[in-house]
Amino acid sequence: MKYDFKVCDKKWQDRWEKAHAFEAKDDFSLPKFYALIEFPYPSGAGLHVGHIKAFQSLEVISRYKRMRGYNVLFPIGFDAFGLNTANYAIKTRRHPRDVTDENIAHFTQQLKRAGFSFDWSRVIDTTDEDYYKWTQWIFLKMFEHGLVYRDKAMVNFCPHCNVVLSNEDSQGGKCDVCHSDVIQKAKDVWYLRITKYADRMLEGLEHVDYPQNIKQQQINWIGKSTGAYVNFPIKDTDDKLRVYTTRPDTLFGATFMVIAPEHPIIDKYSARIANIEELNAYKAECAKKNEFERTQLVKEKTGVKIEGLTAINPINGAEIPIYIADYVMMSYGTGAIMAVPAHDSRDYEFAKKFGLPIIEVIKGGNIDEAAYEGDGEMINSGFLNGITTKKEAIEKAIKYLTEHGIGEAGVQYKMKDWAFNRQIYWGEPIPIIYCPKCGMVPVPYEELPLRLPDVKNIEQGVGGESPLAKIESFVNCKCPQCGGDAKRETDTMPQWAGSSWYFLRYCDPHNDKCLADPEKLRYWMPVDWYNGGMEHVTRHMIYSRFWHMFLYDIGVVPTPEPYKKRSAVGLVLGADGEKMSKSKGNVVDPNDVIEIYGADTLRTYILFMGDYGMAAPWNDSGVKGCRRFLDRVAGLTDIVKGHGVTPSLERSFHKTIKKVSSDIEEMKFNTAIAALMTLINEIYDAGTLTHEELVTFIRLLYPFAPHICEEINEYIGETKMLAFCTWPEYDEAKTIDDTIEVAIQINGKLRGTIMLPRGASKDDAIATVKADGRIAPLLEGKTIVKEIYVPDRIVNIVVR
RNA sequence: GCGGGUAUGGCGGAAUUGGUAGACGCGCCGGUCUUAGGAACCGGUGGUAAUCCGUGCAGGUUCAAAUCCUGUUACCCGCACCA
Repeated sequence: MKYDFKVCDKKWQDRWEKAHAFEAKDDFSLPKFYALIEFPYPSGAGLHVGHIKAFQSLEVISRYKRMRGYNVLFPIGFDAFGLNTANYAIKTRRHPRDVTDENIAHFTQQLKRAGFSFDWSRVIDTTDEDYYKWTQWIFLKMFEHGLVYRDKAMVNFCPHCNVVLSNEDSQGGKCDVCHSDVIQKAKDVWYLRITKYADRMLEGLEHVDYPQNIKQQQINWIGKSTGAYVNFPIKDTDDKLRVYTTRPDTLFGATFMVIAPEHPIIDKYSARIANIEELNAYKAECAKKNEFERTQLVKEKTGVKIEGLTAINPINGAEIPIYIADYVMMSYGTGAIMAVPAHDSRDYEFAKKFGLPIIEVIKGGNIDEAAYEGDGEMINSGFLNGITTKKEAIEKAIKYLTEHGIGEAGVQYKMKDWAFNRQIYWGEPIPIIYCPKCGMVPVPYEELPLRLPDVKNIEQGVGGESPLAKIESFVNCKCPQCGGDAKRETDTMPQWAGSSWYFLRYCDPHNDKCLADPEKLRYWMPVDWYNGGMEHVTRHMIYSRFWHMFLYDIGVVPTPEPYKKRSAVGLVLGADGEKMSKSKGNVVDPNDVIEIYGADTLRTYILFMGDYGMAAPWNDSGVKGCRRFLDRVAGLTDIVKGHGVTPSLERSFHKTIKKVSSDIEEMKFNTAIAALMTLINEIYDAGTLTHEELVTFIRLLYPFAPHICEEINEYIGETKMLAFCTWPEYDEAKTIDDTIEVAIQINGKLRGTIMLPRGASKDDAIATVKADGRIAPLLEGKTIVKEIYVPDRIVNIVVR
């Protein structure tokens, strides 16, 4: 058979669609499998080969699971709100709706062309008002349950995009969208109380099947630490300086305190601080730097002593000085620390520079040279003296603090509450109304969706004002409670909102009564297998787990965790081994590959490149190799003859079915394809195969290269589409050979191989080896010290 | 600095989890067919003339190590003055 992909690809894509081959059935009696890929952001650049790789894993598994009798939900959608589209729309003077529709159409065309078996009847678009109605609904539910609050805060602000960013969106001090430097700005911020769920998110990790490195990243991101809060009285005032420390056991070694430059205590006591001007100058200097610069730059410690305020170490009454320094952040802990220079390297560095006393309280290091952060016997520490373990010392110290009202045990998280508002047009409007009489009033549920006003001009406001603020017809409204004049919130939700629950909507995408029917959620949830990129492990995954836990708490979803299993895709690098990027000119467009080689070649190659979870560089010759393989598959139709079993191939077929099945389930696609290549080489060596064997072969290859397999299936006279066929079975007994090649070693060095019957006894095996013409001479005149026999593997004779 | 990962032919990568290193593919070499081939097909291909040497490097455990242990180097990813 000649393989003409140009005809074949389209033909089968149309037939599958006509037959509704990949639509998930809401038949709750069937075993279900919910395969989820991260829905793409429909950018103007179109799909790239990295997307294909990310989707292709569960694509293969979905096709495989369907053949194994599962009711598979493998949906697709578009995460379309966001700054990128908004900025592009502003630049091109178009409406983001039009831009989005156009991009989605382009993505859809590309995805269909690659032959993905998505359930297209369930497509969702986060910018669709029937979808974001429910995003707003969830927000209001959170508001109702006290998980939403508003606060003035210093926020990460991108002066280029004119928008507030979350910590997650401004990593490394750069705007996630335009990569400009992020600055700090005081603003009203809507927060989601994600920290309330920190412990449960940590605990939940114990019950899900994520790779260890993903769990670790989430654990680090949440960043839970345990320790104590300690209150240090400020001399001659009623005030106390509250600190957080993980090492309350070292309290006797605290010789000074450091507070963040923004700490409110400075303004409060400015009148009695002698060097207030110097302090203000230092503060101003710090304010110029963003948090990134303050934390990133490797530099000497700086700081200024506060003249006029003295703290008292509550454990021993010692008077100690207070400094301001930028190595203490207002955003972590209490914005103040007790400095124990003997046992903390940062405090040590600071103490050395400012000539402050260093008191050793744990034996084991040399405090003349460096801070000692290890374990050891407590000294110079009153009631703690003599204790040798950190654990015991900390427990005793906390007990003392609590009993004497000096402090108490406490925990801290690196994770912050989620700054949830943005000042862009292209996002879900936050459904809150400000009434001069009633205060903040939620938009009534029955008025959802709160639609984006349809306007021509969506230019960003200046200084961080939302574009919606200029639209009076939107802003001005009536208070739902008192009916008086009121104004709407004009900020919108961040990009991550819509993706925090989209997997729920797939279960019931057209429901207009609730976000999804509870019975359908009970059947489909949780997601059985979620695949995506490492870059979403700490943002999207944390956010969506948080929302899902909340929805579980209010009885909307049936399980606390949304994803049962998670896997990660490795990057597709450019041919030069570098990350693909427009500027490097090493980007591969899937359409170009499909144009030349067809969808099946692209699909097969992208999984054959290497270990699925690892980055691998693109190689055009490698693509050709896969095309060659598919041509050889098509060629099988020319040598197919008769029915039944070809004796010389029988075992190879059973072995290959076993190998391909297990490899697919373990995402070892490269070796699954290699096994099929090995089998086809054997078939061509045999020169023939039967009709049934060819059917088996194309069913095994079908999940990877479905178009050509369907075509062959039809060509050889089969009437049922492979999409509806079952997966081949194998006979375990026939995956094992009767005679096995066993290695012969003398003193651990390979000296030959020998064919032995499977499971041969040790005596037989050794005897056969000793009688072997190549081995016997090597044993001549030697003393045999030891004979090792691993059945079906190896014979090793140790001689002297 | 902390956490995670990786290192195997000219290249991408295999290796039943301690048991014949280099499966499969690319590339390369040789051949067949061809006016021609950067097409297709067939054969070969870790190094070395060879006893031998070979999985980043140096040790160790073992009859046996890519795989386990100790130390070390390089690169990649994430977090980062987190108190």
